[in-house]
Amino acid sequence: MTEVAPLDLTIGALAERTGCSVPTIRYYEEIGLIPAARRRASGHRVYDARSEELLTFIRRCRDFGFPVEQVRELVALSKSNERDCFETLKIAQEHLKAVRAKLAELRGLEKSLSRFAQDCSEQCAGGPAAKCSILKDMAQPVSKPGCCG
Amino acid sequence: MTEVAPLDLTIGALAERTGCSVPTIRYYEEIGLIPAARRRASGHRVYDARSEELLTFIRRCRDFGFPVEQVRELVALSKSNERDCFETLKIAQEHLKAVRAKLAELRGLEKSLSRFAQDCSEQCAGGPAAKCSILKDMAQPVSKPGCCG
DNA sequence: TCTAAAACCTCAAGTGGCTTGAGGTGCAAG
DNA sequence: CTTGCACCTCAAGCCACTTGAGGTTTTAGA
Repeated sequence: MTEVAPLDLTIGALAERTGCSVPTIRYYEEIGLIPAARRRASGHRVYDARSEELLTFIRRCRDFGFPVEQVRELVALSKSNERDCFETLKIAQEHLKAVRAKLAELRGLEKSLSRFAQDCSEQCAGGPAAKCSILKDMAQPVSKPGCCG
Repeated sequence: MTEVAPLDLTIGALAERTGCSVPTIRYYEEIGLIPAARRRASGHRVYDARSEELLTFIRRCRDFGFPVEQVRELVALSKSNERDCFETLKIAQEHLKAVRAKLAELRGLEKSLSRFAQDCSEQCAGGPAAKCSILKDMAQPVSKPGCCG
């Protein structure tokens, strides 16, 4: 039902429309994330509306932080009539789990680092670097996320 | 005043004591983050208590997420009599800023992804993958951190 | 004393997801 | 016709290591 106009895009135009850089598009072709583009006689790549749709989808997935291999899976799922949505959900949940793990880690770091900066400002600001409280604070092992953060 | 026992450590023993892997220690030597180790006649590296102290410090800095170039600076500062603690603070604050930026980004992702998973479970669980709400949700551009998260 | 396993050595390549650079060709406007 | 931009390929660089190949040394046990 979607009317596909006979649109011809250069790689530069495609890049502009999708927010991917030109080398990134070539890279995606190289790793087989997008199909090899049709070429002009000169060798220049030509794209169409379909390419734009696919690449925009890929771009969004990457923006949401999905690693390329998961994007590959999501692209395959979006084209499949056979496979079901539990697979999509599984990929999303896997990624969500990774994001949450990273979040927990960063929250711990944020807490430690802001305390370090505080300590230094209050106790030793301007003194000799070798005696800075930050260096002493860091001599303690990093506390595991979840224990107190 | 700290008594330095004439301790001889192999690279393996040093790795165990500091939590760095053996190749990582060699890598740090290669990039000049730690000084080149003394060698036995056989070519095997030998370390002492000083090496352990330095490498432990480096390990901690890495655990706190400082990039290697900043660790290099922190090591230099910890050995300097001339430089002052504002420099240490500046490095810590720079890193803290980066951590907070990443945190903001991840919080946004967490919010979006958990909503996507929710939507799918409620609306389309088990249906054809190509019609999964997650794929539709992702067709929307990612919202910038800070706007609503 | 011998031997077999473990630990060490160097050098090279691989990881992820691109970016950057060199060196060359095609194309559209003035 | 020329200027300047966009395109092409191939290779290397980024970060912070990890992994692997292929070889030497050390160490523990029989």
